Amino acid sequence: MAEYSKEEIKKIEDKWRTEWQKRGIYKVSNDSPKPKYYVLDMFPYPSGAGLHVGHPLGYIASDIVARFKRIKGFNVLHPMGFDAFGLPAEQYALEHGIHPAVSTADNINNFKRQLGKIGFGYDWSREVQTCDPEYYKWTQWIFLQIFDSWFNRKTEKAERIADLIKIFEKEGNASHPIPNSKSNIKNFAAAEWKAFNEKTQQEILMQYRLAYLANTDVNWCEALGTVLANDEVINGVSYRGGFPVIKKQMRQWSLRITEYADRLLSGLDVIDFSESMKEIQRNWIGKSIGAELEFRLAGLTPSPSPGERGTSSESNPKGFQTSEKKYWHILKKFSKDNRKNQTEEEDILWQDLRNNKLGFKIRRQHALGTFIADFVCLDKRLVIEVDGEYHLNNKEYDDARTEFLNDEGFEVIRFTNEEVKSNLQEVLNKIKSTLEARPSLQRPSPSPLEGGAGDEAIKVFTTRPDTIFGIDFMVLAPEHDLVKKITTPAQQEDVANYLKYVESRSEVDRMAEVKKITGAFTGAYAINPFSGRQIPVWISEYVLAGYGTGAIMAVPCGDERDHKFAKHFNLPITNIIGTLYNGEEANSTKEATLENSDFLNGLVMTAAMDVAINKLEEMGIGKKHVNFKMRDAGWSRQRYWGEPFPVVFKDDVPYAMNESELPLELPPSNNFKPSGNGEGPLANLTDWINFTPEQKRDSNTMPTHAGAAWYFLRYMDPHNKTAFADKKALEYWNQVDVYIGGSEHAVAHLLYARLWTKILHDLGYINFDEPFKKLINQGKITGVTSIFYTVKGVDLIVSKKFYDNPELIIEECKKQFGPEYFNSNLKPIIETEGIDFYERRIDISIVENDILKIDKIKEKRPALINFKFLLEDGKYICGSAVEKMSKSYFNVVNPDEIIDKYGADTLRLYEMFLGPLEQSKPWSTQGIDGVFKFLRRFWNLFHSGENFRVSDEAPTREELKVLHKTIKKVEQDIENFSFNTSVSEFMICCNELSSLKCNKRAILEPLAIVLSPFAPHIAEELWEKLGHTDSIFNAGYPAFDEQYLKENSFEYPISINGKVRVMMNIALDMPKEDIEKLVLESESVTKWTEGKAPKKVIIVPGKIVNLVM
RNA sequence: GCCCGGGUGGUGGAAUUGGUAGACACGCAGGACUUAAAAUCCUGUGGCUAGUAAUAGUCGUGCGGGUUCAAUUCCCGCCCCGGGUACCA
Repeated sequence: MAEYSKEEIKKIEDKWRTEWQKRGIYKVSNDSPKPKYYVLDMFPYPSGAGLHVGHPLGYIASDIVARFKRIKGFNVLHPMGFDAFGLPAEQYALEHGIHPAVSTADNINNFKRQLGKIGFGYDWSREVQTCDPEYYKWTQWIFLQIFDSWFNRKTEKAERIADLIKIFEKEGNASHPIPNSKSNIKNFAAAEWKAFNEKTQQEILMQYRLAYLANTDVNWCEALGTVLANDEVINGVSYRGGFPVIKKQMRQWSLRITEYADRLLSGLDVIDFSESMKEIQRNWIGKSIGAELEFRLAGLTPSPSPGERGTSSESNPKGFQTSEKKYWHILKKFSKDNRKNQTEEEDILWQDLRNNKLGFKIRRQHALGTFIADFVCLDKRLVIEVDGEYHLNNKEYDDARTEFLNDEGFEVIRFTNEEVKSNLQEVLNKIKSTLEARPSLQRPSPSPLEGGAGDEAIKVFTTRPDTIFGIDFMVLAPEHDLVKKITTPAQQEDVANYLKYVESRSEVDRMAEVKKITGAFTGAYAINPFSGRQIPVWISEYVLAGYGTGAIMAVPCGDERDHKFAKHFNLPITNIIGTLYNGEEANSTKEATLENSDFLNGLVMTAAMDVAINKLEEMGIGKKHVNFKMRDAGWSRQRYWGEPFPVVFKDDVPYAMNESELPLELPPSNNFKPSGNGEGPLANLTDWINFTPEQKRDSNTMPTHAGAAWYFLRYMDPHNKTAFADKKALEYWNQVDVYIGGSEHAVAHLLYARLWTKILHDLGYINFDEPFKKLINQGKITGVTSIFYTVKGVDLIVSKKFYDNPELIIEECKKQFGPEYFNSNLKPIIETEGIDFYERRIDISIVENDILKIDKIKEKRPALINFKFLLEDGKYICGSAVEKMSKSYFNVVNPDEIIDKYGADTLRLYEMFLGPLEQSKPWSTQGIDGVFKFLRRFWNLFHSGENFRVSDEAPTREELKVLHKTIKKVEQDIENFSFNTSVSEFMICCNELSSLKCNKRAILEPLAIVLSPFAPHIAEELWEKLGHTDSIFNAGYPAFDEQYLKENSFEYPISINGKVRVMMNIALDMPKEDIEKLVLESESVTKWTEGKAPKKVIIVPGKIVNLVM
């Protein structure tokens, strides 16, 4: 009855699972005098496939840590929940018509059932599900906090938008310029800010918000009808499904994670993640330090001539039919003259426009292109014309000018002389309101409007300012703004053709031919600011628009790509590193001494960098610059099954919903098809989207990362109705002490969780700014696929040996099936085609230790019923391959099967025994018997035959030594996450106690406690049998006592010339001199030394003695 | 290509402030028990050479060098495997 048999195990494990639940022993209190410990698993996405044996690996480890810490006296938080929003459930709904809410709930139940059987000690009362409105209410709430924040670069932290508004009102944005350098909005003064209308103010604030809406290049996946995050795109195709992905501009929510790049990077230094994990994050953030500098363009670079834009006439006294630079000074003079000859009406108006009287800087008689405007506000791109007689007579000229100005983004408003004279106030009001309604613009390039051509400059980022004298050409990204402007007429065609080619290439093409060298010459030349040398400007795909400034200075002798480009297009190569450049390939060394480099000559590159940067700064054309590879995080998904954005659009401006209106629940729907035009499935619910005539909702939902970015905080106080978690709970539980999960979440999840934590910290909600103190990545468990081999053309299946050695088949076949079979079946094949095989995967459930159960395979695959099996040693041995666990490979092992056969305790121990936790390994049940046998032997220590029998006799010193050695080793191992070695230690201990025939309570009782984190069911059962009524998990960890391990003597290995020859037992407290004497006089040693005196004697107390002869 | 991690018996793996390489387990072989099988228990088990044997010798932690009384561990060069990243200037 009391044997550790299959039936008994099932009884014990079932009993304790229900009992633990009934007693509520896993319930965790937020109010405890004990020190806290927070052990967290990455919560699973509840997929329909259920768990395979790979999933619990990390959960078992965390469960061991949690239980161990508990019996060590900590108040341990060890929760579990589900990352329940996400694409697969939605795809499943599209394919099977089952609502995501339904399939998700089913899958969660199945997961919980499977997890329950393994005996995890989760406090299920703290369970969270990200798709639960009670949960995502707070996801939305945190999103709104992020929306309501900006990153203050002075204090390097997130602050409230209200504070930013206060700053704007006081001093404009001079000390806090727009974070995105590509933004068109210019700096503004306090008065300007106040004068902006609501919409303009909101547009400006949007440029600062940490969660913002903007037109961004997104990865658009047509097949999935959605936008994907960068990390969801692999090699130009979607990570799920492998569909093509293209770049597309869409109005999307993004998180301004780039503002946190530096803190995310430096934070890595204070957290305990594996080196490879940190490295992945560092690469993703991609910080590089260098310089940003400008290259002026040389010579004339025409912009479109107005002659092409409209008609003109010789009789027009104010019109110049060219924009060439040489005419600029004439235009300028002309406008000067005009100013002196203002009409009366213009003068009247000017008195009220000048000196920022309306709150805007207005210029009069200002040259724009080849035209002159009466009044212009350059920041707002507004032209104000007062039409006198002259205009009435020159309509053609005015039309041409208006067209040109509109093309350049100007709005033109006109007043008649009459209006200005009679109704000045109304004119002024109209001017003011028009100005306020227009966004402030930073002119994309100053030249064609103000300075004429020639003022164009190409801004580049480089990490190697020291190589500036080695520049032989410049390269712009094909998408670069300047490309059109600088291309010379002679090169128009080449450039246009190249741009066409670039456009025709899909992401996949590009990925496939990354190193292909292509490009076109623009005809323009830039000037090296140091040498004055003219350098040709090219465009090429290898320069990415999205990184740095989208333009590079090419130094072919030091950069491989530049070098290949130069060779391919036959461009000259300047050598600045002397013999280190061999003319064949670039040398990217930083150690060379510079040559051909003017004032940098003779400097070592690393030192020259600063010298060059200083010079750039001195000349005012460049400065030190830090660049990041990381982009802002796209936060919109065109999906149904996610958190709706808690905002309301009024006049196209998004406003945060009130906290009292949260959660904004996902509206019920059965239409999950994306609308296809970039809107999500929610756009199909027009009543919901346009819920009032003036108010609109967002049709997108948040990515699955949103719910996962903060769930570890919700566990601390999961039922809180008034806050995402109570402040006291957040303070008490604080950081996650140990976080266990897969390394595949290195960039997305972990970065977003770290980001949200930092923002919540900055805003004062939590007092830590890194969520996870320590991260452990459990290795992947791969599947071992079993393979059998069929001989092509015959109904014959051969064992692995014959697949490896086909020459053995003939003889063996004759032996096993007789010559008749051979002659009629195999022989014809051998004679015509020779022996060739099919390799086929076979369900691993009918294979045991590589031996195929032949009767079962015939049941499973009736097609094989007439096949003959050529065996080796009477067995069919399968081949095998290590692959990921997948249903289609027939290699999935479900933990339920293992538990059925051996019990949960064996499964737990075995998964730990498999090897180091962080190492990936193929699943194999070879060896599981050893673990099972250990548990039975452990059980047997407490039993005599079928009866529980434990003696109260006092333990011997030897027995105590075994116990304390185990207590110490297991404790150390758990702290080091080396669970495989603690299982070994248990085995050693059990073996030793078995041979000592020890069944003493004083030894076995503490031992049961030490084992309990690993094998909770058996430990609890034995604990009860020992007479305890309270759970073993409320018992304390046995105290380790050093004295039992103290030895008086040590069995010294005596090595002679490095080889161990003799063992000698010597007292540990013996002085070195005495040891030496003892060893040298020992007969067994003199046998080796032949009586000669050793050259040297090395004695390491407690370790070794080495004699050098 | 670059960055990170790793390479130890037939297998999973153990041992690193440099100090007996191969713990523990699987597998395999032999034995005990049994009518038999399963289960259980005991013994052996890195390779090679010699020996009936006990045993002795010798090689051995991816490869080649080096430092050291002593190297799986430290240093230099190379090979292979796994992961990350990919025209990031």
